[in-house]
Amino acid sequence: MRIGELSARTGVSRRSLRYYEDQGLLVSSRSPSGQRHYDDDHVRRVHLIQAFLAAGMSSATIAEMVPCMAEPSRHKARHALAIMNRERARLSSAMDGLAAARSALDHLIEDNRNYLAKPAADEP
Amino acid sequence: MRIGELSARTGVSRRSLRYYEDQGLLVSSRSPSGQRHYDDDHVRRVHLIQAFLAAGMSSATIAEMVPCMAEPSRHKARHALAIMNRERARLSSAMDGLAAARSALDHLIEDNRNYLAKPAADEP
DNA sequence: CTTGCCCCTGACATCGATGTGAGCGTTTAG
DNA sequence: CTAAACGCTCACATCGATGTCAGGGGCAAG
Repeated sequence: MRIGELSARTGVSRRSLRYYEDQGLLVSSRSPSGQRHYDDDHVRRVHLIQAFLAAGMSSATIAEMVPCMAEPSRHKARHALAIMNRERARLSSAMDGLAAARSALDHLIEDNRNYLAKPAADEP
Repeated sequence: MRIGELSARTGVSRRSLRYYEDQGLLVSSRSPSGQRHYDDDHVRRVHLIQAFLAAGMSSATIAEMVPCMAEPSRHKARHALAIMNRERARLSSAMDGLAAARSALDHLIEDNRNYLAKPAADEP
């Protein structure tokens, strides 16, 4: 498939798909005229990239983790593993942060409900 | 306390504290010469703002939720409640996203471990 | 009074993913 | 063959929270 179809199938703009390739996150085979061609594996890869980007990872970080480009080596694998563990910790603490924010929000919601439940007293 | 101490106590830069005030998230009393003065309540408020910002809310959204400025009214309270519920849903789905990303990451980590556990076979 | 440290405002810079548009080639349906 | 729809590259714009710098006051201790 060409870039338009990959875009439609993943919900990611063509612009972003080209950007991912630019950052080394996605490899495409090119037709003789230079057009990008993809297969189903790329769909999954794009979804993975999306999940990581949405989780707040930078494209550079993803590029370090997912060795999509060159052939793997033990040295790079160890490096990737280090990054992955660091990111995993980051994700966990981000989840804690979200949970804390949500709980604070729940308190605010409760306060607000109580305020609205009271009969109107001092309205301007 | 003045802005420097609030900054030290919360770990938030002076610049950001002034920005919060600019966006209507924080109110300060001013000394006759124009310097901002705060008390312990502001420390808690700043922590709340930090939690919400870290959770990906925009300062405009926070400003709509936390009526720190004018006196409350039932109308504004209903509006705030609507925003809060929307944001709560956003937080929940962000948490789901993080969990999904972390689980995908766990798969990658596992794959990587397996690769490293295998005896070296085809190293360049 | 002066020195040192804090504060004020205002303006410009940064980063990263994405949008947008121009100018130009390619593929495909009629 | 032609026109529509798609693709390519390059370049500039955007947004939001924050950093940083400049120029000018404020306040306490010597």
